[in-house]
Amino acid sequence: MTSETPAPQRMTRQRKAVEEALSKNKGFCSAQDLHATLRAQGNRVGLATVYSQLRVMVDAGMLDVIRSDAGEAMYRRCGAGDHHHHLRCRSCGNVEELHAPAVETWASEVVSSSGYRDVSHSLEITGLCPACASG
Amino acid sequence: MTSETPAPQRMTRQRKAVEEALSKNKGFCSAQDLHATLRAQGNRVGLATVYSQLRVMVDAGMLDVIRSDAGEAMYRRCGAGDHHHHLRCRSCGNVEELHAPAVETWASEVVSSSGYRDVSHSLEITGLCPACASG
DNA sequence: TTACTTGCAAACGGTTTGCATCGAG
DNA sequence: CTCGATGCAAACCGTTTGCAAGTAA
Repeated sequence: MTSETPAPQRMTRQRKAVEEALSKNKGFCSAQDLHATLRAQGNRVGLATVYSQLRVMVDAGMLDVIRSDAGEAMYRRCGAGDHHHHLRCRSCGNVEELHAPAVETWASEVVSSSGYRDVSHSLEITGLCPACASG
Repeated sequence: MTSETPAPQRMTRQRKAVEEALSKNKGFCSAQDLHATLRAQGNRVGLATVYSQLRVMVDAGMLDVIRSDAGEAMYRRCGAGDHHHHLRCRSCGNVEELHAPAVETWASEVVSSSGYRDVSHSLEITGLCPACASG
């Protein structure tokens, strides 16, 4: 049932290019940005391929994904599969990672007492960062 | 330049309908959901009008907005008195309300130590309810 | 009456998909 | 050779916009 088939993932030129571009970029970038960057570097890669690879990498837990206010998905190379949340400034868009053991604990308690299974949660925190709040 | 013209905002039937629908719904709902709800209630309102009103209300600070994983904008009446979260079955759509004092406490601690201000958070938990999980 | 609001439909922009071709294993 | 990967273009879907008709003030 829960086939652990980790997906073959052939190492193509394009796949490597996407991984490298993400490794070099510390922040979040959109699929379109990534595509433009690769093209600018002379790497001939299709947009659909970029999306495809991003999906694979997200499924594999290699990437963090957030949504920009404009509705674009923003990707960033993620430190292992450690689950965390984000504190985002609604003014400047700056994102900080948060670790929330209390939340995780609470969530799993709720889940077990409710009888729900295969549960996932998402916690979004937005506010004004110190810089924007004082401005 | 920074004209503070707060926009006249005529009180039309449609505007009132949107406000009321949002007031009755404690959680987040998408523009499309809102539109469908209004239509179902017999309220003849255009989708573009719903979007228009939502934008006005967001600009006025009356609404909280977050992006769902699917990329849809989700709106919620801001400063909702009874803040709570939802546990939703991704199969049958059943929703249970959750109260999370631990989460609220944790969130406010994080917020105060981070220096962020005017912070709001949303926690969504999804899974399979007992009925759907056993089915 | 004035000019803001409505609402249809078409335009938009990000993302996904269909399918013929390419190429890693 | 085989079957997954690629990539163009078209389909999708949520959202925005153009503009003529409606209506609050």
